[in-house]
Amino acid sequence: MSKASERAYAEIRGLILTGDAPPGSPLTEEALADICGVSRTPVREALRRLEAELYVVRTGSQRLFVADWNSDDLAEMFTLRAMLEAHAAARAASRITAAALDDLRACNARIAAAIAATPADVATFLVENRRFHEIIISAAASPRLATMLAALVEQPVVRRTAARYGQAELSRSAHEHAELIQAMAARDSAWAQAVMTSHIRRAFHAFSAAAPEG
Amino acid sequence: MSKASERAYAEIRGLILTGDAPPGSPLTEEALADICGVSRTPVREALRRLEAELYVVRTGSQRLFVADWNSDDLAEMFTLRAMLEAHAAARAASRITAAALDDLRACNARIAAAIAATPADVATFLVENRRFHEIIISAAASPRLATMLAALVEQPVVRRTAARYGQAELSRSAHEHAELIQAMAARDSAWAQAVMTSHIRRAFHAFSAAAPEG
DNA sequence: CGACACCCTATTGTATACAAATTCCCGCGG
DNA sequence: CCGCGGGAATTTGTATACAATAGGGTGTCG
Repeated sequence: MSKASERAYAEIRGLILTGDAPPGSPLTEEALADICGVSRTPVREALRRLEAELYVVRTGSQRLFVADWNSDDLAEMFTLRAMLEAHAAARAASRITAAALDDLRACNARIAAAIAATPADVATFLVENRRFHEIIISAAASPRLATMLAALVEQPVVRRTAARYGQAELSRSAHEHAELIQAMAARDSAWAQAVMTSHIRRAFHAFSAAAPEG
Repeated sequence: MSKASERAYAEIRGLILTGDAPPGSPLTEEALADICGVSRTPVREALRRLEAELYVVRTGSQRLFVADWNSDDLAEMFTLRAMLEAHAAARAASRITAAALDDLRACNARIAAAIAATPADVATFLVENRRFHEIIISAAASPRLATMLAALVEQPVVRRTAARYGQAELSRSAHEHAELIQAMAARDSAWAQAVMTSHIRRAFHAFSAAAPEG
Protein backbone atom coordinates (compact mmCIF):
# COMPACT_ATOMS: atom_id res chain seq x y z
CA MET A 1 0.00 0.00 0.00
CA SER A 2 1.28 3.34 -0.81
CA LYS A 3 0.77 6.75 0.73
CA ALA A 4 -2.94 7.40 0.84
CA SER A 5 -3.93 3.82 1.58
CA GLU A 6 -1.41 3.59 4.36
CA ARG A 7 -2.52 6.86 5.81
CA ALA A 8 -6.15 5.79 5.74
CA TYR A 9 -5.25 2.50 7.39
CA ALA A 10 -3.34 4.18 10.19
CA GLU A 11 -6.02 6.82 10.63
CA ILE A 12 -8.94 4.40 10.86
CA ARG A 13 -6.99 2.01 13.05
CA GLY A 14 -6.26 4.96 15.29
CA LEU A 15 -9.92 5.85 15.51
CA ILE A 16 -10.68 2.32 16.65
CA LEU A 17 -7.81 2.00 19.11
CA THR A 18 -8.41 5.33 20.78
CA GLY A 19 -12.09 4.55 21.10
CA ASP A 20 -13.18 7.49 18.95
CA ALA A 21 -14.93 4.83 16.91
CA PRO A 22 -16.33 2.64 19.68
CA PRO A 23 -16.99 -1.09 19.27
CA GLY A 24 -20.19 -1.73 17.36
CA SER A 25 -20.34 1.66 15.70
CA PRO A 26 -20.97 1.67 11.96
CA LEU A 27 -18.27 2.69 9.51
CA THR A 28 -19.14 4.16 6.14
CA GLU A 29 -16.60 4.54 3.41
CA GLU A 30 -17.53 8.07 2.54
CA ALA A 31 -17.39 9.39 6.09
CA LEU A 32 -13.98 7.81 6.59
CA ALA A 33 -12.81 9.19 3.27
CA ASP A 34 -13.74 12.67 4.47
CA ILE A 35 -11.98 12.19 7.79
CA CYS A 36 -8.84 10.87 6.14
CA GLY A 37 -8.88 13.48 3.40
CA VAL A 38 -8.70 10.90 0.61
CA SER A 39 -11.21 9.28 -1.71
CA ARG A 40 -13.13 6.10 -1.08
CA THR A 41 -10.70 3.94 -3.02
CA PRO A 42 -7.82 3.89 -0.53
CA VAL A 43 -10.34 3.78 2.32
CA ARG A 44 -11.79 0.61 0.88
CA GLU A 45 -8.37 -1.01 0.77
CA ALA A 46 -7.67 0.01 4.34
CA LEU A 47 -11.01 -1.40 5.44
CA ARG A 48 -10.32 -4.72 3.72
CA ARG A 49 -7.10 -4.99 5.65
CA LEU A 50 -8.72 -4.01 8.93
CA GLU A 51 -11.41 -6.56 8.24
CA ALA A 52 -8.83 -9.29 7.65
CA GLU A 53 -7.22 -8.30 10.93
CA LEU A 54 -10.65 -8.43 12.59
CA TYR A 55 -10.63 -4.83 13.71
CA VAL A 56 -13.88 -4.43 11.82
CA VAL A 57 -16.62 -6.88 10.99
CA ARG A 58 -18.89 -7.02 7.98
CA THR A 59 -22.57 -7.86 8.02
CA GLY A 60 -24.30 -10.00 5.43
CA SER A 61 -25.19 -6.87 3.53
CA GLN A 62 -21.61 -5.66 3.41
CA ARG A 63 -21.97 -3.01 6.04
CA LEU A 64 -18.98 -2.53 8.30
CA PHE A 65 -18.84 -2.01 12.05
CA VAL A 66 -16.06 -1.68 14.57
CA ALA A 67 -15.45 -5.12 16.01
CA ASP A 68 -16.65 -5.79 19.52
CA TRP A 69 -14.59 -8.45 21.27
CA ASN A 70 -15.99 -10.33 24.19
CA SER A 71 -13.87 -12.08 26.77
CA ASP A 72 -14.01 -15.36 24.83
CA ASP A 73 -12.59 -13.60 21.78
CA LEU A 74 -9.80 -12.15 23.85
CA ALA A 75 -9.02 -15.48 25.45
CA GLU A 76 -8.89 -17.13 22.05
CA MET A 77 -6.67 -14.37 20.77
CA PHE A 78 -4.19 -14.82 23.59
CA THR A 79 -4.20 -18.58 23.11
CA LEU A 80 -3.40 -18.23 19.44
CA ARG A 81 -0.77 -15.64 20.13
CA ALA A 82 0.85 -17.86 22.74
CA MET A 83 0.92 -20.75 20.30
CA LEU A 84 2.18 -18.86 17.29
CA GLU A 85 4.61 -16.59 19.04
CA ALA A 86 6.08 -19.52 20.97
CA HIS A 87 6.64 -21.20 17.65
CA ALA A 88 8.26 -18.03 16.39
CA ALA A 89 10.55 -18.00 19.41
CA ALA A 90 11.56 -21.59 18.76
CA ARG A 91 12.39 -20.83 15.14
CA ALA A 92 14.16 -17.65 16.13
CA ALA A 93 16.33 -19.49 18.63
CA SER A 94 17.92 -21.53 15.88
CA ARG A 95 18.26 -18.68 13.40
CA ILE A 96 18.77 -15.41 15.24
CA THR A 97 21.90 -13.45 14.43
CA ALA A 98 24.28 -11.98 16.98
CA ALA A 99 23.22 -8.51 15.88
CA ALA A 100 19.55 -9.24 16.49
CA LEU A 101 20.41 -10.70 19.89
CA ASP A 102 22.15 -7.44 20.73
CA ASP A 103 19.07 -5.57 19.58
CA LEU A 104 17.00 -7.65 21.95
CA ARG A 105 19.35 -6.91 24.82
CA ALA A 106 19.33 -3.20 24.09
CA CYS A 107 15.57 -3.25 23.79
CA ASN A 108 15.13 -5.00 27.10
CA ALA A 109 17.53 -2.55 28.71
CA ARG A 110 15.28 0.29 27.58
CA ILE A 111 12.31 -1.62 28.99
CA ALA A 112 14.09 -2.03 32.31
CA ALA A 113 14.88 1.69 32.37
CA ALA A 114 11.27 2.58 31.65
CA ILE A 115 10.14 0.36 34.52
CA ALA A 116 12.76 1.72 36.91
CA ALA A 117 11.56 5.28 36.41
CA THR A 118 9.19 6.76 38.99
CA PRO A 119 6.50 6.67 37.99
CA ALA A 120 7.04 3.81 35.55
CA ASP A 121 7.12 5.03 31.96
CA VAL A 122 4.31 2.85 30.65
CA ALA A 123 4.23 4.44 27.19
CA THR A 124 7.87 3.59 26.58
CA PHE A 125 7.30 0.16 28.03
CA LEU A 126 4.55 -0.49 25.48
CA VAL A 127 6.56 0.70 22.53
CA GLU A 128 9.70 -1.19 23.47
CA ASN A 129 7.81 -4.31 24.48
CA ARG A 130 6.21 -4.41 21.09
CA ARG A 131 9.55 -3.88 19.44
CA PHE A 132 11.04 -6.72 21.47
CA HIS A 133 8.44 -9.14 20.20
CA GLU A 134 8.78 -7.87 16.66
CA ILE A 135 12.49 -8.57 16.65
CA ILE A 136 11.82 -12.17 17.61
CA ILE A 137 9.11 -12.57 14.98
CA SER A 138 11.41 -11.12 12.40
CA ALA A 139 14.20 -13.47 13.46
CA ALA A 140 11.85 -16.41 12.97
CA ALA A 141 12.03 -15.63 9.25
CA SER A 142 8.59 -16.89 8.34
CA PRO A 143 6.42 -14.51 6.35
CA ARG A 144 3.36 -16.64 7.06
CA LEU A 145 3.94 -16.48 10.78
CA ALA A 146 4.60 -12.75 10.62
CA THR A 147 1.40 -12.14 8.71
CA MET A 148 -0.66 -14.15 11.15
CA LEU A 149 0.81 -12.48 14.18
CA ALA A 150 0.25 -9.06 12.65
CA ALA A 151 -3.41 -9.99 12.35
CA LEU A 152 -3.52 -10.93 16.03
CA VAL A 153 -4.16 -7.42 17.07
CA GLU A 154 -2.60 -6.83 20.40
CA GLN A 155 -2.47 -3.12 20.88
CA PRO A 156 -5.93 -2.50 22.28
CA VAL A 157 -5.57 -5.31 24.74
CA VAL A 158 -2.05 -4.44 25.76
CA ARG A 159 -3.07 -0.86 26.14
CA ARG A 160 -5.97 -1.66 28.41
CA THR A 161 -3.86 -4.12 30.30
CA ALA A 162 -0.70 -2.16 30.81
CA ALA A 163 -2.57 0.73 32.32
CA ARG A 164 -3.53 -1.62 35.11
CA TYR A 165 -0.24 -3.41 35.43
CA GLY A 166 1.67 -2.87 38.60
CA GLN A 167 5.42 -2.51 38.86
CA ALA A 168 5.61 -6.20 39.75
CA GLU A 169 4.04 -7.37 36.52
CA LEU A 170 6.20 -5.05 34.44
CA SER A 171 9.32 -6.29 36.16
CA ARG A 172 8.34 -9.89 35.70
CA SER A 173 7.85 -9.21 32.02
CA ALA A 174 11.35 -7.81 31.69
CA HIS A 175 12.74 -10.78 33.56
CA GLU A 176 11.00 -13.18 31.20
CA HIS A 177 12.43 -11.26 28.29
CA ALA A 178 15.88 -11.75 29.77
CA GLU A 179 15.29 -15.47 30.01
CA LEU A 180 14.14 -15.51 26.40
CA ILE A 181 17.39 -13.85 25.39
CA GLN A 182 19.31 -16.47 27.32
CA ALA A 183 17.41 -19.28 25.65
CA MET A 184 18.06 -17.84 22.22
CA ALA A 185 21.70 -17.18 22.88
CA ALA A 186 21.93 -20.84 23.88
CA ARG A 187 20.13 -21.78 20.64
CA ASP A 188 17.67 -23.74 22.75
CA SER A 189 14.43 -23.80 20.77
CA ALA A 190 12.44 -25.80 23.29
CA TRP A 191 13.45 -23.48 26.10
CA ALA A 192 12.62 -20.36 24.10
CA GLN A 193 9.27 -21.83 23.14
CA ALA A 194 8.38 -22.70 26.72
CA VAL A 195 9.39 -19.30 28.05
CA MET A 196 7.42 -17.47 25.39
CA THR A 197 4.34 -19.59 26.03
CA SER A 198 4.29 -18.83 29.72
CA HIS A 199 5.25 -15.20 29.08
CA ILE A 200 2.13 -14.62 27.04
CA ARG A 201 -0.10 -16.74 29.23
CA ARG A 202 0.97 -14.75 32.25
CA ALA A 203 0.19 -11.55 30.41
CA PHE A 204 -3.26 -12.91 29.74
CA HIS A 205 -3.81 -13.93 33.32
CA ALA A 206 -2.71 -10.51 34.53
CA PHE A 207 -5.10 -8.99 32.05
CA SER A 208 -7.99 -11.19 33.16
CA ALA A 209 -7.33 -10.40 36.77
CA ALA A 210 -7.12 -6.68 36.10
CA ALA A 211 -10.14 -6.46 33.81
CA PRO A 212 -12.51 -9.28 34.72
CA GLU A 213 -15.36 -7.58 32.92
CA GLY A 214 -13.82 -8.48 29.54
CA MET B 1 -16.61 -9.37 -1.62
CA SER B 2 -19.40 -9.50 -4.02
CA LYS B 3 -19.78 -10.95 -7.46
CA ALA B 4 -17.05 -9.53 -9.63
CA SER B 5 -14.42 -9.45 -6.91
CA GLU B 6 -15.19 -13.01 -5.96
CA ARG B 7 -15.07 -14.14 -9.54
CA ALA B 8 -11.74 -12.42 -10.07
CA TYR B 9 -10.37 -14.01 -6.92
CA ALA B 10 -11.44 -17.50 -7.94
CA GLU B 11 -10.23 -16.99 -11.49
CA ILE B 12 -6.77 -15.73 -10.57
CA ARG B 13 -6.39 -18.32 -7.86
CA GLY B 14 -7.30 -20.92 -10.45
CA LEU B 15 -4.64 -19.62 -12.82
CA ILE B 16 -2.07 -20.03 -10.09
CA LEU B 17 -3.20 -23.44 -8.87
CA THR B 18 -3.43 -24.97 -12.32
CA GLY B 19 -0.02 -23.64 -13.18
CA ASP B 20 -1.30 -21.48 -16.03
CA ALA B 21 0.39 -18.68 -14.15
CA PRO B 22 3.61 -20.40 -13.06
CA PRO B 23 5.55 -19.42 -9.94
CA GLY B 24 7.58 -16.29 -10.48
CA SER B 25 5.58 -15.03 -13.42
CA PRO B 26 4.51 -11.39 -13.29
CA LEU B 27 0.88 -10.41 -12.81
CA THR B 28 -0.47 -7.14 -14.14
CA GLU B 29 -3.82 -5.79 -13.10
CA GLU B 30 -4.95 -4.91 -16.57
CA ALA B 31 -4.13 -8.29 -18.10
CA LEU B 32 -5.97 -10.05 -15.29
CA ALA B 33 -8.90 -7.69 -15.68
CA ASP B 34 -9.13 -8.66 -19.32
CA ILE B 35 -8.95 -12.36 -18.51
CA CYS B 36 -11.61 -12.08 -15.82
CA GLY B 37 -13.81 -9.82 -17.89
CA VAL B 38 -14.03 -7.17 -15.16
CA SER B 39 -12.33 -3.87 -14.50
CA ARG B 40 -9.15 -3.35 -12.53
CA THR B 41 -10.98 -2.43 -9.34
CA PRO B 42 -12.23 -5.91 -8.37
CA VAL B 43 -8.98 -7.39 -9.64
CA ARG B 44 -7.06 -5.21 -7.24
CA GLU B 45 -9.15 -6.43 -4.33
CA ALA B 46 -8.65 -10.03 -5.36
CA LEU B 47 -4.91 -9.47 -5.60
CA ARG B 48 -4.76 -7.92 -2.13
CA ARG B 49 -6.42 -10.99 -0.77
CA LEU B 50 -4.18 -13.36 -2.68
CA GLU B 51 -1.22 -11.37 -1.45
CA ALA B 52 -2.38 -11.72 2.16
CA GLU B 53 -2.72 -15.44 1.58
CA LEU B 54 0.78 -15.46 0.07
CA TYR B 55 -0.29 -16.79 -3.29
CA VAL B 56 1.35 -13.74 -4.80
CA VAL B 57 4.26 -11.61 -3.66
CA ARG B 58 4.86 -7.93 -4.16
CA THR B 59 8.17 -6.30 -4.96
CA GLY B 60 9.36 -3.06 -3.47
CA SER B 61 7.96 -1.22 -6.45
CA GLN B 62 4.52 -2.75 -6.04
CA ARG B 63 4.76 -5.21 -8.86
CA LEU B 64 3.16 -8.57 -8.28
CA PHE B 65 4.40 -12.05 -9.08
CA VAL B 66 3.09 -15.55 -8.50
CA ALA B 67 4.67 -16.81 -5.29
CA ASP B 68 7.35 -19.44 -5.54
CA TRP B 69 7.49 -21.73 -2.53
CA ASN B 70 10.56 -23.72 -1.72
CA SER B 71 10.60 -26.83 0.43
CA ASP B 72 11.28 -24.81 3.57
CA ASP B 73 8.16 -22.75 2.91
CA LEU B 74 6.12 -25.90 2.47
CA ALA B 75 7.50 -27.47 5.63
CA GLU B 76 6.70 -24.32 7.57
CA MET B 77 3.23 -24.28 6.12
CA PHE B 78 2.55 -27.84 7.20
CA THR B 79 3.91 -27.14 10.67
CA LEU B 80 1.63 -24.16 11.10
CA ARG B 81 -1.33 -26.07 9.73
CA ALA B 82 -0.67 -28.93 12.10
CA MET B 83 -0.51 -26.54 15.02
CA LEU B 84 -3.54 -24.46 14.15
CA GLU B 85 -5.75 -27.21 12.89
CA ALA B 86 -4.98 -29.37 15.91
CA HIS B 87 -6.07 -26.46 18.05
CA ALA B 88 -9.22 -26.21 15.95
CA ALA B 89 -9.88 -29.90 16.52
CA ALA B 90 -9.49 -29.46 20.25
CA ARG B 91 -11.94 -26.59 20.30
CA ALA B 92 -14.31 -28.42 18.00
CA ALA B 93 -14.31 -31.46 20.30
CA SER B 94 -15.89 -29.45 23.06
CA ARG B 95 -18.33 -27.56 20.87
CA ILE B 96 -19.37 -29.67 17.93
CA THR B 97 -23.05 -30.37 17.51
CA ALA B 98 -24.59 -33.75 16.86
CA ALA B 99 -25.58 -32.58 13.40
CA ALA B 100 -22.04 -31.57 12.52
CA LEU B 101 -20.79 -34.90 13.80
CA ASP B 102 -23.21 -36.62 11.47
CA ASP B 103 -21.92 -34.45 8.64
CA LEU B 104 -18.41 -35.60 9.44
CA ARG B 105 -19.48 -39.23 9.41
CA ALA B 106 -21.28 -38.83 6.10
CA CYS B 107 -18.31 -36.99 4.67
CA ASN B 108 -15.91 -39.70 5.72
CA ALA B 109 -18.23 -42.33 4.29
CA ARG B 110 -18.00 -40.59 0.93
CA ILE B 111 -14.24 -40.50 1.31
CA ALA B 112 -14.19 -44.23 2.03
CA ALA B 113 -16.34 -44.87 -1.02
CA ALA B 114 -14.05 -42.80 -3.20
CA ILE B 115 -11.06 -44.78 -1.97
CA ALA B 116 -12.81 -48.12 -2.40
CA ALA B 117 -13.48 -47.44 -6.05
CA THR B 118 -11.16 -48.90 -8.65
CA PRO B 119 -9.32 -46.91 -9.55
CA ALA B 120 -9.55 -44.70 -6.47
CA ASP B 121 -11.54 -41.54 -7.15
CA VAL B 122 -8.87 -39.06 -6.17
CA ALA B 123 -10.84 -36.00 -7.27
CA THR B 124 -13.72 -36.86 -4.95
CA PHE B 125 -11.26 -37.69 -2.21
CA LEU B 126 -9.75 -34.22 -2.47
CA VAL B 127 -13.07 -32.43 -2.40
CA GLU B 128 -14.48 -34.43 0.47
CA ASN B 129 -11.25 -34.37 2.42
CA ARG B 130 -11.27 -30.61 2.23
CA ARG B 131 -14.87 -30.52 3.29
CA PHE B 132 -14.11 -32.77 6.25
CA HIS B 133 -11.49 -30.39 7.52
CA GLU B 134 -13.72 -27.40 6.89
CA ILE B 135 -16.47 -28.86 9.03
CA ILE B 136 -14.05 -29.19 11.92
CA ILE B 137 -12.71 -25.68 11.48
CA SER B 138 -16.23 -24.36 11.38
CA ALA B 139 -17.12 -26.31 14.52
CA ALA B 140 -14.19 -24.69 16.29
CA ALA B 141 -16.15 -21.43 16.08
CA SER B 142 -13.18 -19.11 15.95
CA PRO B 143 -13.18 -16.57 13.14
CA ARG B 144 -9.53 -15.82 13.77
CA LEU B 145 -8.56 -19.45 13.41
CA ALA B 146 -10.70 -19.83 10.32
CA THR B 147 -9.09 -16.82 8.71
CA MET B 148 -5.61 -18.06 9.43
CA LEU B 149 -6.28 -21.53 8.15
CA ALA B 150 -7.83 -20.15 5.00
CA ALA B 151 -4.59 -18.30 4.42
CA LEU B 152 -2.63 -21.51 4.83
CA VAL B 153 -3.09 -22.47 1.25
CA GLU B 154 -3.30 -26.17 0.97
CA GLN B 155 -4.76 -26.89 -2.40
CA PRO B 156 -1.60 -26.82 -4.49
CA VAL B 157 0.22 -29.03 -2.06
CA VAL B 158 -2.64 -31.42 -1.52
CA ARG B 159 -3.13 -31.64 -5.24
CA ARG B 160 0.48 -32.44 -5.91
CA THR B 161 0.53 -34.86 -3.02
CA ALA B 162 -2.66 -36.76 -3.58
CA ALA B 163 -1.74 -37.52 -7.15
CA ARG B 164 1.16 -39.51 -5.73
CA TYR B 165 -0.66 -41.06 -2.83
CA GLY B 166 -1.17 -44.78 -2.91
CA GLN B 167 -4.27 -46.59 -1.77
CA ALA B 168 -2.54 -47.20 1.56
CA GLU B 169 -2.07 -43.52 2.35
CA LEU B 170 -5.64 -42.71 1.35
CA SER B 171 -7.00 -45.46 3.57
CA ARG B 172 -4.88 -44.37 6.48
CA SER B 173 -6.24 -40.87 6.05
CA ALA B 174 -9.83 -42.12 6.23
CA HIS B 175 -8.98 -44.18 9.29
CA GLU B 176 -7.51 -41.15 11.02
CA HIS B 177 -10.64 -39.21 10.18
CA ALA B 178 -12.67 -41.93 11.85
CA GLU B 179 -10.56 -41.65 14.96
CA LEU B 180 -11.05 -37.88 14.93
CA ILE B 181 -14.79 -38.41 14.83
CA GLN B 182 -14.51 -40.78 17.80
CA ALA B 183 -12.48 -38.27 19.76
CA MET B 184 -14.97 -35.53 19.10
CA ALA B 185 -17.95 -37.68 19.88
CA ALA B 186 -16.24 -38.42 23.19
CA ARG B 187 -15.69 -34.67 23.69
CA ASP B 188 -12.01 -35.43 24.23
CA SER B 189 -10.12 -32.29 23.20
CA ALA B 190 -6.67 -33.62 23.94
CA TRP B 191 -7.32 -36.76 21.93
CA ALA B 192 -8.72 -34.84 18.99
CA GLN B 193 -5.77 -32.49 19.06
CA ALA B 194 -3.25 -35.31 19.10
CA VAL B 195 -4.93 -37.18 16.28
CA MET B 196 -5.14 -34.08 14.12
CA THR B 197 -1.51 -33.26 14.74
CA SER B 198 -0.29 -36.64 13.61
CA HIS B 199 -2.81 -36.70 10.78
CA ILE B 200 -1.33 -33.60 9.21
CA ARG B 201 2.25 -34.53 10.01
CA ARG B 202 1.78 -37.86 8.29
CA ALA B 203 0.35 -36.09 5.28
CA PHE B 204 3.47 -33.96 5.23
CA HIS B 205 5.78 -36.92 5.51
CA ALA B 206 3.95 -38.70 2.72
CA PHE B 207 4.30 -35.55 0.66
CA SER B 208 8.00 -35.23 1.37
CA ALA B 209 8.58 -38.86 0.50
CA ALA B 210 6.60 -38.57 -2.71
CA ALA B 211 8.03 -35.27 -3.86
CA PRO B 212 11.50 -34.90 -2.36
CA GLU B 213 12.41 -32.24 -4.89
CA GLY B 214 10.20 -29.70 -3.10
C1' DC C 1 -54.33 -1.12 15.12
C1' DG C 2 -51.21 -4.06 12.56
C1' DA C 3 -49.14 -5.77 8.44
C1' DC C 4 -47.61 -5.30 3.97
C1' DA C 5 -46.13 -3.13 -0.24
C1' DC C 6 -43.84 0.42 -2.34
C1' DC C 7 -40.69 4.13 -3.04
C1' DC C 8 -36.90 6.79 -1.59
C1' DT C 9 -32.49 7.19 0.40
C1' DA C 10 -28.19 5.70 1.95
C1' DT C 11 -24.34 2.76 1.00
C1' DT C 12 -21.63 -0.25 -1.37
C1' DG C 13 -19.82 -2.28 -6.02
C1' DT C 14 -17.84 -1.38 -10.48
C1' DA C 15 -15.96 1.11 -14.24
C1' DT C 16 -13.24 4.62 -16.16
C1' DA C 17 -10.31 8.62 -16.40
C1' DC C 18 -6.34 10.69 -14.93
C1' DA C 19 -1.97 11.26 -12.08
C1' DA C 20 2.29 9.49 -10.29
C1' DA C 21 5.87 6.42 -10.41
C1' DT C 22 8.85 3.04 -12.32
C1' DT C 23 10.98 0.41 -15.92
C1' DC C 24 12.86 -0.17 -20.25
C1' DC C 25 15.01 1.19 -24.29
C1' DC C 26 17.42 4.13 -27.26
C1' DG C 27 20.86 7.35 -28.31
C1' DC C 28 24.89 9.69 -26.90
C1' DG C 29 29.46 10.22 -25.19
C1' DG C 30 33.52 8.44 -23.21
C1' DC D 1 32.17 -1.62 -26.08
C1' DC D 2 30.33 0.07 -21.86
C1' DG D 3 28.09 3.45 -18.99
C1' DC D 4 24.96 6.99 -18.56
C1' DG D 5 21.11 10.17 -19.24
C1' DG D 6 16.53 10.96 -20.89
C1' DG D 7 12.23 10.14 -22.52
C1' DA D 8 8.55 7.10 -23.88
C1' DA D 9 5.76 3.38 -22.44
C1' DT D 10 4.02 0.44 -19.04
C1' DT D 11 2.05 -0.12 -14.59
C1' DT D 12 0.20 1.08 -10.36
C1' DG D 13 -2.32 4.70 -7.31
C1' DT D 14 -6.19 7.78 -6.72
C1' DA D 15 -10.36 10.19 -7.71
C1' DT D 16 -14.87 10.42 -9.44
C1' DA D 17 -19.04 9.05 -11.78
C1' DC D 18 -22.48 5.80 -12.24
C1' DA D 19 -25.00 1.37 -11.24
C1' DA D 20 -26.93 -1.89 -8.14
C1' DT D 21 -28.70 -3.12 -3.86
C1' DA D 22 -30.22 -3.12 0.78
C1' DG D 23 -32.95 -0.65 4.56
C1' DG D 24 -36.09 2.41 6.29
C1' DG D 25 -40.02 5.05 6.35
C1' DT D 26 -44.60 5.99 4.94
C1' DG D 27 -49.00 5.29 3.33
C1' DT D 28 -52.71 2.25 2.54
C1' DC D 29 -55.50 -1.70 3.08
C1' DG D 30 -57.36 -5.44 5.78
